[in-house]
Amino acid sequence: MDALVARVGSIRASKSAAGGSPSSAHSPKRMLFLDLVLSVFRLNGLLVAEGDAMTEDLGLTSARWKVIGVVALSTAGLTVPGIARVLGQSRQAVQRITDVMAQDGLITYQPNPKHKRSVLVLLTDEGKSAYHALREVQDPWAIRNTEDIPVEDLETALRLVRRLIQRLDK
Amino acid sequence: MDALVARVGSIRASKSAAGGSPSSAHSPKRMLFLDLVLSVFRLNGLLVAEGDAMTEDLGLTSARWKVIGVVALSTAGLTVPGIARVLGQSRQAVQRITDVMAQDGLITYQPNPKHKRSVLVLLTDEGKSAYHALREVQDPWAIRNTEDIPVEDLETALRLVRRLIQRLDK
DNA sequence: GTGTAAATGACAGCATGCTGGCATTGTAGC
DNA sequence: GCTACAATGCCAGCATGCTGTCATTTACAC
Repeated sequence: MDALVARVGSIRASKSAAGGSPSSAHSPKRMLFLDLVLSVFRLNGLLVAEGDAMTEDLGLTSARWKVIGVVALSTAGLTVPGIARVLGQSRQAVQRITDVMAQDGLITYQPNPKHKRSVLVLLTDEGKSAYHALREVQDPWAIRNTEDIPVEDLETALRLVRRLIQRLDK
Repeated sequence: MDALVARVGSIRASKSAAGGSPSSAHSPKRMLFLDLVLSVFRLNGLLVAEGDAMTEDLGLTSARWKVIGVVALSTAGLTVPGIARVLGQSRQAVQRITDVMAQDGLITYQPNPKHKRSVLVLLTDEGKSAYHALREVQDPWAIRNTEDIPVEDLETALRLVRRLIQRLDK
């Protein structure tokens, strides 16, 4: 973790630090994991910022980006709590996003044959074209960010992240 | 990404979906990356929740967890903007956390010889014992979550995450 | 059928993090 | 020394996400 602090440049106050803490008995796996945790926090923030920047011309935000992506992939429609379960967020958080997106004409609520109260969320034509426009920005972005990264590394990282998700999500 | 939707269990509405979308011309790396991005969002949320649960008995929160960890590792003290740079957050966000933590007696502001206005953040004795108590919860947690994960996988994932951070943080 | 538990909608309140704006202090070039 | 730019403190407003609560609907065991 000292590495994490030291890695960030231009921190005058920490010049004389970083040498002292006797970090003995630090199992490498433990340190790797804690470093990974902080890095995930960092990456998450950057990805949200990146998503906001990438979608602002489309009338979207990173929150809508997630929702529209999930809805676009479900041909039969999803309920709000269903979207929340996919995204691992509270249904209230998703509900607020979808309400605004419905006002903006990106999605519509349709009767759910399986459930009288819990309506289905579907993309409107405007929502679909927003999703297609999104894809045209998102896909090059994804390709650009992985061009010099081996597939194996991506697979290993994804497997690890999923493993942690599975473990923490119980 | 269909996999992401399908992977989440107990979603009745998506039963009849997930089969249709003709995801041709999807380069595997692109799909892997987008899946990784969504998984990082998911993992981030779980880690924050985990951090909150882990630290609530110590009078901490996940936000304070990050701050106290950074401050504890810098023997010379850090300025608020310095902490923000390490964490990759805005100085305002960190300032609000540190102000409350100072009120709670976990940290103190000390004069900065290098800068008249920008004070240094240091742990109080109470803050140090909170950090030690934190370590006693955090370390077993880290070990528990990595016991069946190869070191090489952790290293690969960390390297990849850092690589993405470096690329997005410019 | 009935009753209980789970799921959902709706509302309120709170925590975290961001941006923008403005005044003040430091830094560096001249 | 002066000036211009950067860094910092402080304030306000906003977006996102969480929990808690309550009423209603749905699902399921009996």
